[in-house]
Amino acid sequence: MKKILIVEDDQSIHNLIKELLTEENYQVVDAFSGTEAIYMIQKESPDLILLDLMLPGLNGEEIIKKVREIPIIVLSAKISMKDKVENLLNGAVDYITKPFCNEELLARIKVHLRNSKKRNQELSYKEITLLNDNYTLLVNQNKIKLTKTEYSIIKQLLLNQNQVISKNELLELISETTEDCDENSLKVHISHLNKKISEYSNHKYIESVWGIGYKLSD
Amino acid sequence: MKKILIVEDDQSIHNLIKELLTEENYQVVDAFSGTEAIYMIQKESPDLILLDLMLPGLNGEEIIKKVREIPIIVLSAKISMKDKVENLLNGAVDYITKPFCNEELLARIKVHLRNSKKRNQELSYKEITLLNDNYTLLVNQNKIKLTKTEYSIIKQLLLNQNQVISKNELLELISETTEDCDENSLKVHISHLNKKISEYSNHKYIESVWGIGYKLSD
DNA sequence: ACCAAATCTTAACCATTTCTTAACTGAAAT
DNA sequence: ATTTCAGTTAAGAAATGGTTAAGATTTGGT
Repeated sequence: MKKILIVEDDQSIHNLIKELLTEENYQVVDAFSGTEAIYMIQKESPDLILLDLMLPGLNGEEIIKKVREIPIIVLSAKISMKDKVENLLNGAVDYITKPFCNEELLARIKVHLRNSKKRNQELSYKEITLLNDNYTLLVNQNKIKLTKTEYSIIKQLLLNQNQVISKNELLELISETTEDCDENSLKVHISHLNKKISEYSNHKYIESVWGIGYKLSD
Repeated sequence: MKKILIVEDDQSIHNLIKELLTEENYQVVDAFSGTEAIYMIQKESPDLILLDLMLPGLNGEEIIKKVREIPIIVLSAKISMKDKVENLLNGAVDYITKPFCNEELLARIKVHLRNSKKRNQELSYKEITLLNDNYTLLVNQNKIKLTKTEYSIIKQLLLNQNQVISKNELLELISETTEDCDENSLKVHISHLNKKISEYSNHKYIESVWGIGYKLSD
C-alpha cells in the first residue's frame, strides 16, 4: 500500500483529497503547514507528495528544493506559466492547477508512483551503499555524511555503474542544486568525495576518464 | 545529448517542435506516422517520445501500449478527460493539450528525462568489443583503457566494419575532440591502438590501405 | 534579523596523461 | 632505384586532473 502525504492548509480541500485517496486504497498522511510537511516527510517517508504552494510556515517552493527523493505533484491555484515552469524545473514531477478533476489527479498519481519503484532501491557498488533517506554513504558499514552536491554526484555514478558520466552531465545535474558550478568546482567535489571514501576503504572508487568525465572504477 | 523522437503528422507543428528542441540542444528524430514511429523507436532508441494521438498508420494509443521502456509525452488536441486519463493509465508519462506553451513543454520534457536512464550498447568485431560510453575495449575479455582519440578511431572503424575509412574522415572525426591533428598524429594514434590490442591478441586488427586510409582486417 | 557553521567556488600550484612533432626505419608502388 | 607512404619511437608541448587553502555564499539556529 502506497503512502501519500497531503500538504494543504485549506481544511475542506484537504479533506476532499484525503477522502478520494482513501477510497482508492492509499494510505494518507497529513500536513497543514510547510514545517509540518518537512517533519512528516522525515518521519513517514511517503512514496509521493501532493503539495499546495501557498502555505503557512515554509512555502511550497522551498519544500520542492529540499526534497529530492520523493516525487512531488504540485496542486496550485497559481495558473501562471512562470510558476508552473519554475516549479517543474526545481524538482516537482507534475503541476496540476486547481480546480482539478479527480480522475486526472488519480491518473497522474499512478504515473508517478510507477516510476518511483526505481527510485526507492538502495544504490550499492562493491563496499559502498548510498542510503536514500538522508545524505549518508555507507563505506564498509561506516557512515559518511555527504553534502548535497557530493550526494548528487555519487548518486549519478551509482545509477550508471558501467558508464562514464561526462563532466557536462555531472555539471548539469549539480546546477539543479547549486548555481554557478564549473569544471574546477567539480574537480574539488570529486576530490572531497574520494577523500571521504578513502578514510574507510583502500579501493579507489571514482576514477577519472581523461578529457571525458568520471566513472566508478572496476 | 538526449535524443527525442517527435511523432506528429502535421508538418507545421512538427517543424515548430523540432526547432524548439534543436535550439535547446536535443537531438531530434522524426516520425510522421504510427508505423514509422515504431520503426524509429527500434532503430534509434530515443530517450523520450513526443506523441501525437491521431496518426496515419498506427494510432497513438497503440504505440503507448507497445512501448514500455521509453517515457512518452502525449501531445494532443483531444481535451476530453476520458482520453487524458486513459492514456496516462495505459503508460504515457504526461499529457499536454494543444495548443501548448513552449516553456511548459520544455520543462515537462526535462522532468521526464531526469528519470530516464540510458542503456549502453556494445560494438563487437571478432575478439574485440568496445564498451560504449565506457572508453574501454575488451580484447579476449581483457580490459584496455583507451584515450578519447583512440576511442573515436576504433569506434568509427567498428561502426563501418567492412569499409575503408579514409584518413581525412578519421582526422575530421578526431578534430572534434582534439585540435591540430595531422596525418602524422593519426599514424601515431593508430600505432598506439595496434600496440595496445596486440598485448592480448595475435591477430592484427587495424590494417592500412595504402594511400587511402584504414580498415578492420579480415 | 543576526551570527556561527557548513558548504561551495575560486584560484594557484604541481603531477599526470595525452597529444603532437620529428627523426628514423621499413614497406609498397612505379 | 627512387619515391612515397606507413610504423615505431622518444621527447617536448599542451591539456587535464588532484590537492589545498582562502574567500564567498548559503544555511541553520537563536
